[in-house]
Amino acid sequence: MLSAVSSLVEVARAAGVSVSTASRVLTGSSHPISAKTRAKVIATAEKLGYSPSALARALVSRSSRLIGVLVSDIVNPYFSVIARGIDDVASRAGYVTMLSNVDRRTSTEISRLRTMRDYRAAGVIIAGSGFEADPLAPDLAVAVGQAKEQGIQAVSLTSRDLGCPVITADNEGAAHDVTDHLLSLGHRRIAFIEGPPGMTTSKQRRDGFLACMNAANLSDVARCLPGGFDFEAGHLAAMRLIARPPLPDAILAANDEAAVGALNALRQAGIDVPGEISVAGINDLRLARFVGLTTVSLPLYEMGAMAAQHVIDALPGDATTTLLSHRVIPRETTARRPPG
Amino acid sequence: MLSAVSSLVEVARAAGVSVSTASRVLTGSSHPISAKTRAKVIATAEKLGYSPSALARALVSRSSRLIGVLVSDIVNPYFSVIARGIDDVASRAGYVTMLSNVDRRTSTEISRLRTMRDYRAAGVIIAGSGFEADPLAPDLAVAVGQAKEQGIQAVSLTSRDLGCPVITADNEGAAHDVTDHLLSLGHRRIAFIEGPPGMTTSKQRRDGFLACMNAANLSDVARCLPGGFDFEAGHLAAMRLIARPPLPDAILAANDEAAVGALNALRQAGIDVPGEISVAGINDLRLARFVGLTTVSLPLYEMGAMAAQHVIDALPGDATTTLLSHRVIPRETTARRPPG
DNA sequence: TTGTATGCGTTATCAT
DNA sequence: ATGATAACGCATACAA
Repeated sequence: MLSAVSSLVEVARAAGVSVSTASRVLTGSSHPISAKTRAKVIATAEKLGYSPSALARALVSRSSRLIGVLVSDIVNPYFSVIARGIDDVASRAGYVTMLSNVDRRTSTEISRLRTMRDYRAAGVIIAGSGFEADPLAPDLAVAVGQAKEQGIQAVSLTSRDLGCPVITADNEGAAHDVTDHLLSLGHRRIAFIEGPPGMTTSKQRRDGFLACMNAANLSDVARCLPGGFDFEAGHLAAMRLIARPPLPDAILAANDEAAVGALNALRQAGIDVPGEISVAGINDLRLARFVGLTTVSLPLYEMGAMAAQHVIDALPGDATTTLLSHRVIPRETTARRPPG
Repeated sequence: MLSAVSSLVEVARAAGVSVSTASRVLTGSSHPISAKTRAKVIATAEKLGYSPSALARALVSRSSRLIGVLVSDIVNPYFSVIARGIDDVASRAGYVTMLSNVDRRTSTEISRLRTMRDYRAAGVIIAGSGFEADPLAPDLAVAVGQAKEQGIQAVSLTSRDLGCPVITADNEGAAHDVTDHLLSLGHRRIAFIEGPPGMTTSKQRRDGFLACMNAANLSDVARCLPGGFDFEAGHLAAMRLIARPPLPDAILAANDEAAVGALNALRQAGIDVPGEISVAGINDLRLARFVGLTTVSLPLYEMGAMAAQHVIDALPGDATTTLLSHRVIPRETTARRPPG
């Protein structure tokens, strides 16, 4: 109340003790302190509205409680769920997350990673997927390396060659498993709406789809269509399918949003889902649950939570990969294929 | 490459200059420096992989480039759009956002606000709505006051009595205007699905609806139903309406997600929208655009962007209110009321 | 144009 | 049980 900004020195002076004593009680040190002085320090700190400088603390202790988070776009529910997982465990441990949107641009990732490094973040969690043949990938890897030398933890949430631990969903396995589910329903001619071109995650999901179709000797009726991760892409792809009959038995989209887009196109065209055709996605967003979309639940929240825990626990930074499990969630957009 | 973590001193020594010189070139100071030394310093900094400590910088300059952001839940698109607006202008100005989810709990808001203060954030943006008769509201206001004394900018994105600038959407006006749109379509008996009970934003939107109905002498056919801001709440409210015919002419939900929930319930019940009944929401989420929901576009992104700019420009912290404009977006879930 | 010295708010080491 | 004091990494006022 008295001074606008009070430092430890002021608290100490006002309490009539030394800075060290004040520091000790305010940090909850195990150092022995008389109950009386402790009380006095706490009281004056309270009265002065003392706020310990996390900056100074981090400077002297050479370690902040900041966790950097690099997402493509926080508006995308895929990333916001991850961010939520991170923040939940971070804030519970007294850490705070620095969030940055990089819009899938590796150059921006590098630049933001540097910023996180400047802030001496305890760790940086890189959530976005990489791209095939990305010319900047090595530069990012170098930046990650420098961060690690600086004692900054780095964790990637997709399989990227960054020289840091990877905690991720099994994209290929997930795509494989929904495909298998579709097959188990009797579907044979399945169309796959791909994710954004060049993106590693897109490739993994397509690979999973194709692998499953191949294993079932169905590669000749497996069909891949260019798509994307948004409503519009799914809608467009489905429109193309509708325009060239016959329709496949089922459509699998690379993610839920595209699947809902496709679903929408089909229903607008008067096509019964799942009566005439089945539709499935990947991710299990809240939206998927709501529209009753069959999908596969990815451990997005858990990936974030585990990555944050990894940073907080300062676990080894070896380039290991942790695959978190997924689960096919059958709902109302898929049904057994009608006989004939 | 040589040392894991290099400080300015090391760069200076390696470059054969004083710390101040090194500092001057690396900060891009206007202080005159010979081209030769400048080049040398830059080169060695680069070679050493020097990363300036933003912590130390903030400590000595008494001002960080951190912006704290308090949202209810980043997974909620309402907030993620705001966060995006903030981050876009923040990162463009070299600032970084610290994000925290408070789950609509005032106590958590207070605690997180303190944390932001400990980090000497340049400013804190409080995005979530308050509640009527919130016993902790005064405490929050006090915390905001302390932050301001400390030189920390505070901006609220909803009208709350926090003693700081408010940059917000005109919730009441928005609800009023969609309602008016519905009336202009010939609808009379309109049901309003409310937001979460007690929330200020809920009240404002309901007030806007009622004000418009009153002005049209239609208060006797205006009906408010308990609801919420999610799919399920909208779905449930619509189910209740369906269970007790006759249906109203139109349904306005307190936000898009609830509106889509209602839409879904109606269509599942075989009711034609907008043939038999019109449906509208508030927010204009991407989802709304996609399903063709009539709604009113709120300046969420702009609120975030403007708030961030406010912080960066260190504008006065008076308790003024800035209302950003909204716009009714007619789409396919509303239609002129059939005669008779 | 360059260098020296001080202080930012803490923690921690070493006395007392 | 308490108190000086030296870093932490940097910017800047003041000298040269």
